[in-house]
Amino acid sequence: MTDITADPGRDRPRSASPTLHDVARHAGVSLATASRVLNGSTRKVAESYGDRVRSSAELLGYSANLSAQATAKGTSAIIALLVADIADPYFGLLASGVAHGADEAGLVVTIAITERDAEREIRLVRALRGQRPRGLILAASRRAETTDPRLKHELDALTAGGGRIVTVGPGGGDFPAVLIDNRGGARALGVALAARGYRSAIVLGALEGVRTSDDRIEGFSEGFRSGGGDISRVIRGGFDREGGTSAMDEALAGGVAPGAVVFGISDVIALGAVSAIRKAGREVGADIAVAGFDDIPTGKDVTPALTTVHVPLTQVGHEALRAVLDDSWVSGETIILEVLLRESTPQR
Amino acid sequence: MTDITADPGRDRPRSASPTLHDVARHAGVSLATASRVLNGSTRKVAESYGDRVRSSAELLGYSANLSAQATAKGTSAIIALLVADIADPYFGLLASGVAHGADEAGLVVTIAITERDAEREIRLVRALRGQRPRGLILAASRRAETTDPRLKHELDALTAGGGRIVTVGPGGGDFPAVLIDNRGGARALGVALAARGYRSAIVLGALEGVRTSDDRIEGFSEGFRSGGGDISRVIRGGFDREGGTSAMDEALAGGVAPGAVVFGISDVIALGAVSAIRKAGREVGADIAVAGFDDIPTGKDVTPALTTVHVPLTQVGHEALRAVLDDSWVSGETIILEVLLRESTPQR
DNA sequence: TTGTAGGCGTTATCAT
DNA sequence: ATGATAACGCCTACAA
Repeated sequence: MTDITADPGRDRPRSASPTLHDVARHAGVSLATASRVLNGSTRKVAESYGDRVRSSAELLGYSANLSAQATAKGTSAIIALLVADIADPYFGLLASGVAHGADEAGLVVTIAITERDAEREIRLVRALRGQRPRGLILAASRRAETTDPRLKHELDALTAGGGRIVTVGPGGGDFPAVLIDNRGGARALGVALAARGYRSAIVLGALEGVRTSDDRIEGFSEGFRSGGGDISRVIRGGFDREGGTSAMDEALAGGVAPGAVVFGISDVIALGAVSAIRKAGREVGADIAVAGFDDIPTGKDVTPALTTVHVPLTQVGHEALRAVLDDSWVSGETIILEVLLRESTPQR
Repeated sequence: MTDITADPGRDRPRSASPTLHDVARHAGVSLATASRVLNGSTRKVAESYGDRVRSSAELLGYSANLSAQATAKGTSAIIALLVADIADPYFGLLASGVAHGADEAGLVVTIAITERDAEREIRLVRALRGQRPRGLILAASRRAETTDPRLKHELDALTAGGGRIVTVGPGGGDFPAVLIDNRGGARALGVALAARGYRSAIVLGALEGVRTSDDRIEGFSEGFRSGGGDISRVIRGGFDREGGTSAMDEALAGGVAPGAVVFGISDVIALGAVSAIRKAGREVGADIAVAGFDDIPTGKDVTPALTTVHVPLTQVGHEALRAVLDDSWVSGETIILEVLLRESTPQR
């Protein structure tokens, strides 16, 4: 008969990660002391002990168990990020800014993708909530104030649990927001295009109710009209490239006069439109001008280069992170956008 | 004097999230029972109790505390993803696949960005390790077998802690990998370009030692030479757009004969090259042909459309996720790539 | 300054 | 099938 107590192994099952306990024992100090030097902060501990503990930790390859820390402290070092589609450059750039900021702050970011599906979004927030994140950055294109009560419920639960929520984009919701001046930027674009001599425009937008889209459409219309232009059509579709091509197909089917300008409310949509225009045998630029919004890198690579409105996405992400960490943060400066006139909208 | 025990509030500090305890009490069952119906699985519990518990949970807005679950179970529901740069479409697409798969599996994805900085990478793995993730997907461009021992140490610690590691890309490391046939794809591209009549090529790659880059360079060289072509120069630089432009500038300074083809080992690099070529007043296509690798969406939008090798990144990400979850997974089918000949490399 | 001990929200073992 | 109860790894009054 083997001695059941002796059999399983040495002291500890040396397969799992070393615990704080292991480190303390190895350093010959108490758990509390080890905790203080390794994780806790303000407390003071003698130099000699500190060094002992640190080297033991190093030697053992100790890494604090964040989950345990979180359950003990009641709060985690996690920032949750909710985006519509991480493969979309808009969100990629944004996520990049968030991730950088998080890294600087010693936080970890958890990411989830809504695919612009409301049900999915609710499910995801619920799941994210399980992490008791320190904060949640909501960057998925919000649909107006029509916020689903169930989503609202999950969101409230998250804040009730001590997490801060920050939205990025249009703002106007129930949470602090990093404001992007979509309306102003679009207005400036409208004015600039009118000044370039355009008089007729077709707008390609997302579904009605998507704030970002609505704001850009309205702003553009104001600006373009104030410059003497006329919006001949507003076609709504998906927020992706495919949405742009089909909307443009529809526009072309209805007839597009030479010299008109097409405003896609995002560069991705505009690029889809460019593709549709080409496929229809028309020329982008002098024949049918195209402008977008966001200033994703691709816009500079296409020919003719895409006129757009620059949105400092990485910076926005970074600011969103700071905002979510700062309890006193309510609203920063609205992010001002800059019009970038390029060859896709030549002077007429 | 206020009664200190009565003062702070009702039963519980009704500000934090309701706990399993709250739910159990509300439903009038034991903690264990509540746990079984809500989270645990196999165990059976009477229908009546089950319903009671579920509705209590619903009513209270209960959401399992993942951290607590993790400390109790010793394993988390987290998948960590390490990429070089989330704003790069390559990684964006990959992350998208991972995120989708994770969602299906009820897992949460934590993301970190190395920026191709070795020090940073070590730090990040250490941080990620704190989460005791169920798995880690390593997609940051690995630098050959020159793996830093400290990184190796962190990685080993992570597996020792029960996490599985899967790399995506070249493979050949110490961990299971989702293999991408960079070499074969590049070889096929070389052959195809030679068949299109090209005889002289300039290769724009990343720094020596970056496996993905090296494999693509070697594969391309083999293929192109086998078709009768000649590699006139190999210029190495950064893995981003800027790396492509400066490498191309260098190539142009040395002189590039009309009819040559430039192979950028990634689309992003190739796009940078295109930009440099244009700026130098040369024409892309008939004059200087350009080919890339990856097949990022932008490649279809530029003019002339970019010849490239399609890498099913989203699928790769999805497979990486499955691989990291499946302990018995060692290596799947190598991902086969497909050459996409477009207008940037016209027939000569 | 250091250690002791109780608690964080869950899970899982073991009786019942 | 259900319910106490001891972990899980860590933090933090409180005591020494």
